Amino acid sequence: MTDDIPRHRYDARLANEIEARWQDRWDAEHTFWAPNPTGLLSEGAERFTDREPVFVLDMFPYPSGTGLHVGHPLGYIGTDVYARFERMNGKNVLHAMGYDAFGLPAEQYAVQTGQHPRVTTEANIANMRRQLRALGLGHDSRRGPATTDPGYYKWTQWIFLQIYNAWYDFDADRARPISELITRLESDLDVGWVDLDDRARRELVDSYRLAYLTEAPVNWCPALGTVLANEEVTADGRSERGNFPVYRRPLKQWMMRITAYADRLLDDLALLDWSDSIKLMQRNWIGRSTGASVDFAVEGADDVITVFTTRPDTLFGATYMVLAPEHPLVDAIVPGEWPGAMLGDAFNDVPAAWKGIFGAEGGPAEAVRRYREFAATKSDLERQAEGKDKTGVFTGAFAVNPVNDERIPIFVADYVLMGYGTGAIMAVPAHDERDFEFAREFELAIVGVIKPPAEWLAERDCPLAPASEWPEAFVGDGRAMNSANADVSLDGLAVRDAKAAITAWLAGRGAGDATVNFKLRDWLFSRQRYWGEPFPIVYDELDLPIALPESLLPVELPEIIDFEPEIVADNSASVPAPPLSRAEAWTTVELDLGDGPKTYRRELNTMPQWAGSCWYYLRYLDPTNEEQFVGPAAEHYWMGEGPGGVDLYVGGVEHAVLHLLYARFWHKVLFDLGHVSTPEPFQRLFNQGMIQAPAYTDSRGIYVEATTVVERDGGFFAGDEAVQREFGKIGKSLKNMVTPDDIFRDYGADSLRLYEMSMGPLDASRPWSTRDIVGVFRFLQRLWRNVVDEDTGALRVVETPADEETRRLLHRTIAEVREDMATMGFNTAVSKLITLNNRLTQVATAGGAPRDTVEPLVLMLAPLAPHIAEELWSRLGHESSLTYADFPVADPQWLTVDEVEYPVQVNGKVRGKVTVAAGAEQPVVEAAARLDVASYLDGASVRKVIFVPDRLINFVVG
RNA sequence: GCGAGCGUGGCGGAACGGCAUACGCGCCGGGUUUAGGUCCCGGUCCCUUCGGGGGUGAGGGUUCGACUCCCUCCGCUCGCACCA
Repeated sequence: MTDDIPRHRYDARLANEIEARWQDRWDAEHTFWAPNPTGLLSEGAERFTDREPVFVLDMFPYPSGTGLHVGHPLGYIGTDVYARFERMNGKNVLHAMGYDAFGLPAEQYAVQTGQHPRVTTEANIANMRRQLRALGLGHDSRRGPATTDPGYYKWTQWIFLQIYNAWYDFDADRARPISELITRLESDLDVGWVDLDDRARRELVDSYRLAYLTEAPVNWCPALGTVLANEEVTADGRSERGNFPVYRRPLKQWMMRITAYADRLLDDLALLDWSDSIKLMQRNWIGRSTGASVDFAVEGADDVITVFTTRPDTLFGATYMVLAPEHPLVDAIVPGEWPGAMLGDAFNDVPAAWKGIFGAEGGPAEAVRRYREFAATKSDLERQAEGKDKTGVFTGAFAVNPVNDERIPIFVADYVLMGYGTGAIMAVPAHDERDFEFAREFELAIVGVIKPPAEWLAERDCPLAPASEWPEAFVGDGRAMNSANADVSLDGLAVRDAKAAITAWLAGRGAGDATVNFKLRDWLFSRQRYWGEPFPIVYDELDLPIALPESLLPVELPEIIDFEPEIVADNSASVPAPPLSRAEAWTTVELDLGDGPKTYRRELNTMPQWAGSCWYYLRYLDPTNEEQFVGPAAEHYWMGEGPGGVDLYVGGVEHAVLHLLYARFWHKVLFDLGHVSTPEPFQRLFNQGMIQAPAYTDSRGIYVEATTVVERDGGFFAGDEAVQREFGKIGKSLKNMVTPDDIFRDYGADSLRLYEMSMGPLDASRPWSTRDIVGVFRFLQRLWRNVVDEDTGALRVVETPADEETRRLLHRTIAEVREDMATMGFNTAVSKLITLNNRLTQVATAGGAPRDTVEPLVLMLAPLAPHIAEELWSRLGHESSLTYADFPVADPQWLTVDEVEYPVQVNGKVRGKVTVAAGAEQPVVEAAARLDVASYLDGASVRKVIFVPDRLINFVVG
């Protein structure tokens, strides 16, 4: 039966043969090697001197054991099409692919199988390289490092040391080498450097570093013997794997001082060609808000509680204060007993509800202790699940409101977070929803200090009511009221002016100041894992960190046999034992760091997976450099003068915040220290959509293998059973895996590429439909048939020029496809190429299609479907690859038309059409148009004629 | 709750404020073929008295003219979430 199929038809078999042949040839000819101007990777640079460098980058993949599914390569194909297009525009294009290969899945797989993660990781990388190569992606194969290569992570460690050996000079607003700080401290008399001992000096310097050690709360799961990421903790505060309890507990951790860069990370977004939504997500994450800090004295104590508020104008309405449960001052201010009758005022009798939800009778210390314990066991998710049910406990202490000297009770409540602001608030229940709810719960005073508009009160049916009778807090703008003391009055001022007035007053009294606060926290940088970069840090007998010299890099991961985290006692007092502690010969090291041989203890934590992905794009530029993380010539050539270096960065929106923020931060540190030439790493960011595939569930809600489901009678069935369809992430868990290998087998790589590019705009998520691939497959078949005789394999082209209409279509197509390629509108580019090919099918004679149309069509197709394009180009008589052939340029002469068909509208509705010479003047067009729609104009007066040259004419009749 | 984005045929999707549904899938009809498949040609938003009328989530507005701009609402998706 297959005898019927012509021998030279473009089918999957022929596609696969062509694709394998061209992939081999590209490899052999180093087609995608992009030369550096100098150095080891400069082969062929002399031919590229006139070519402008373009750096196209994908977010590099994690080499997973299951390999690629058809959703993965969407962005990779998009960048490849763009990169190939730019090569055909005469650019020197750097496009490469590395692997983000450290990380938890490899380690967990190692635990299960007993194989070393390096072994499985390398096997996974080999498989993914095979799949990516089979897609025809034009990567420079010399430039694909894995973050796990010691030759790579040597420089990750080196960058860590750069950050460690730097401090942030807020006056100069940039990072500087730590040596400059030491010079400054030595001469700073206030510091008293000469009187400090070695430990004090080092601790002082360490407190300025951009990488520093501190006690930070982490998700500690003793039963699993490891710290978990927030994503690995379930809503009820247990581990996702195993369902064991997870405790928040402070551990000594490495931190990165990203907060020093908060303003620059925010402001420099303006320099970047990124989508507004991603910029907004970064802005929200950084969370800059302006306001004031206000100091409240604690009654009968020396302590001062500083709060941050964005509404200092409401200070006269502050009727109580709240500290976060973890606030360090809590213990200091709690009195021995509940305030008693000797106070002789409204707080004579502390209400029972204030003493805590556990009915504590042991005095305030006990009530607070119990409440803090209760709060500590709640996960963040639990806290938010409980929503607006406010809980808290009175500390027994009072503060003094600096504007009116009123004593206000201090509470501890978990609706105030230690991680934001100062971990303490002044509560203004009249003008803050949360404070309002808490005040209602605990029957605290509610004093209005901003006058709501009359409508606001009327809508709530409480005209002229005092704030204590409002049904909710008034958070809008209004004039200040009830806000005056002997010294200052805000009454009648608008919010803005009131803020300025009270802030100035506070500053004058030394009780506060204008402040900017950020949501952004410093970056927790250590992990209790095996499969990550070791820190280039040791500890001496003072237990203080010491950076290893560059000559000792890389600090290689020691080999261990057992990766299983140590299971320790399941209680909150247990301490994690990092897997590296098991490499006993490695945990200590004898070194001579300049003061004779000594034994040092190694840092046993490893870096997070983000570390390797923070700078991989820089290593692509100079991957074989053993002297530097990147040579300045290569760096400057590819990254240019800025503001951002990478010309196009494509990846998923899931990295909108963390990766893109961390990488920007590292880049800025490197910029400040003079190691890179642009202030930003990624000039243009493009987020590709996600491909979703149909998944099917049976009546029990269990997923059934998607390949077994058939559609019939308007429903979906697995065997006889009806199943429900939904669309979701492709993968094993939804049993809807579709791999590139499946598609290669049935259609070839070019059809897969073309299909993924044609299914919709690159930035939109879209459903996968294997059935639809046949559309682009048929297009390639028709193109092939237009050029190659299916029976004999002979070339079928005629040298006579195409007819005028075809030629006009060709040049219009060239102009539009060029535009589409530049803006990554690949879906419409494909449709236009199909249209042109359909025209070619019509005009082809027995001898074939005209060469003057076929050749530009093949060239335009080349970025999208490079294998078939190369093959046709070769059969058309060209010896070299079309990789650097010029992308066609439209001839303006053929973009003009002789005649234009005008739609003729009457009152905006199309009533007729007239064809007139292009560029005709209005009177000519109007005369023809009037005749055409005469029946509509009869008896009506034309009030106005809208004439858009060469587009349309519209009669407005009345 | 706050913020952002998106709603167009049976499906994926086109459309500088100017002829809505390009291109593809599917479907219908025809041709080639012993037949099926492949391939080729034609058709395919709805209503219609065949003149035309209606139509881009719903309603309103701006405009000679609105899928496109503005307002209200509905629905879906994403991000953040007690952020003081």
